[in-house]
Amino acid sequence: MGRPPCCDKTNVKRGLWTAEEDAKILAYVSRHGTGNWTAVPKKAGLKRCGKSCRLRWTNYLRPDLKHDTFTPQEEELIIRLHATIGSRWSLIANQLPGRTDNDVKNFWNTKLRKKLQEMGIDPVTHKPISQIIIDYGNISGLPNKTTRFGSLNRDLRNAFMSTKPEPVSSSVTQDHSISNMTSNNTSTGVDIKTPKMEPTPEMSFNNCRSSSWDLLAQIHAMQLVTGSSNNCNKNKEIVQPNYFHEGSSSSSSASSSNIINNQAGSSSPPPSYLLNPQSSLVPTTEPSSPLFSWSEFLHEDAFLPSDQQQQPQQQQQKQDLQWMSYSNGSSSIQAQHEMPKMENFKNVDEQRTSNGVREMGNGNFNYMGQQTSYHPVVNGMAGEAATGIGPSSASNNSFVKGILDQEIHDSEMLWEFPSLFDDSY
DNA sequence: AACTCCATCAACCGCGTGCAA
DNA sequence: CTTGCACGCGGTTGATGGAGT
Repeated sequence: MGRPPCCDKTNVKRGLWTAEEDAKILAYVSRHGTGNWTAVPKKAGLKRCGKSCRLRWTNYLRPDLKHDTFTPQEEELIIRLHATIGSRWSLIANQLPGRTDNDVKNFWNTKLRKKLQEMGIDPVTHKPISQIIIDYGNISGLPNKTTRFGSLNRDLRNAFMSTKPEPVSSSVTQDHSISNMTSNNTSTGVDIKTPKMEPTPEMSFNNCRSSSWDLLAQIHAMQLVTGSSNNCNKNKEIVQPNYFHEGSSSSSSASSSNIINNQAGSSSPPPSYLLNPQSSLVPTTEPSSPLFSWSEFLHEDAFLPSDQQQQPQQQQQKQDLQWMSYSNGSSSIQAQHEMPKMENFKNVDEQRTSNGVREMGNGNFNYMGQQTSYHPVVNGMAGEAATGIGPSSASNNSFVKGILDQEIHDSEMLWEFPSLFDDSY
């Protein structure tokens, strides 16, 4: 017995959204806000499934979304996070302001996965394919001493993360539990069931009282990846992670597992930071080279000579520098919240597309009580001519974003990481 | 110019979870 | 405690456009 359909499939429109439909959604949201999506189609005058409306808003129309290509920094972060928590796209997307889970997922599937494969790295385990082959050959043998958390495959990680640990009193203990448990599982070759980890609302980063161990484990893992920890409602500063850039003395080159070691042994107080969905990943200080060492994603390359492996002291130095470099992100927040300038919009009733001429933005918008017909001017050119063509074009969308930025920018939320170091946890 | 192949990404689908009744 | 609804998630599909032949 299957689940009943969420709406009457015969009477709903499917497929790509038109500008007119987008306008209706935007007009509705600007008036009523989000929520109760099942009622949106009727109230907004759309012949769409409510679910489809929500998706359109979430993945495309939301004003805080970025529609440009992924930066090398974002690319790095996605890879790191994927190596740590697997395909938890929404969690990964939460670390990438302006990106949706769909964006990240598509980017991974179309670009990053292939890129890793071409470099001989298994995109699931993030290990060298050559090593995986050897591991299969030694499946009944003793564990490789270098096998640690970052090198484990996703199933083992999932198995670990789904296992509620004994209460621990400190992050250090947790770190050890991570390393030990995962190593043991690997070494014994136990066939572990891997229950799917489903995120819950509790797992949202702005919930500081999450009781989900899955979330704790994953956030912890993500902290290790991003190289920081954080406290709730304490410092309102952004400490963006520094990324491992080749040849940069002020950047962190540690792999996930190396970071585990660093944190366990570090006496520095964990920095607090907030992650603002509108903030960019651009460091607040002089940016380091965007160069990205793929080889560093071979978390523990058993084939690397020991003198080429990261030394603990080097790692600690880099991490200290990293924290200094990203101590203040307040100016970044303000920049992101800059109000759109309405003079950048002008009336355009028609928009040329690759398929000819179609109407866009022709007065369907209700902005501040007025029917409006604006279209963005981008780089001195109107609409799609400057931004691309077709339904994924930023043209109509940027208009809408302009409107909505003004509507809701004051109520933008700051997202916070729950603290893993908070005693009251 | 016509056709095929392929990459991209928006949209869809089914399922899990939380919550209120 | 059960049920139904709403929402969010991750996997998958399919429309589209560009590149190649």
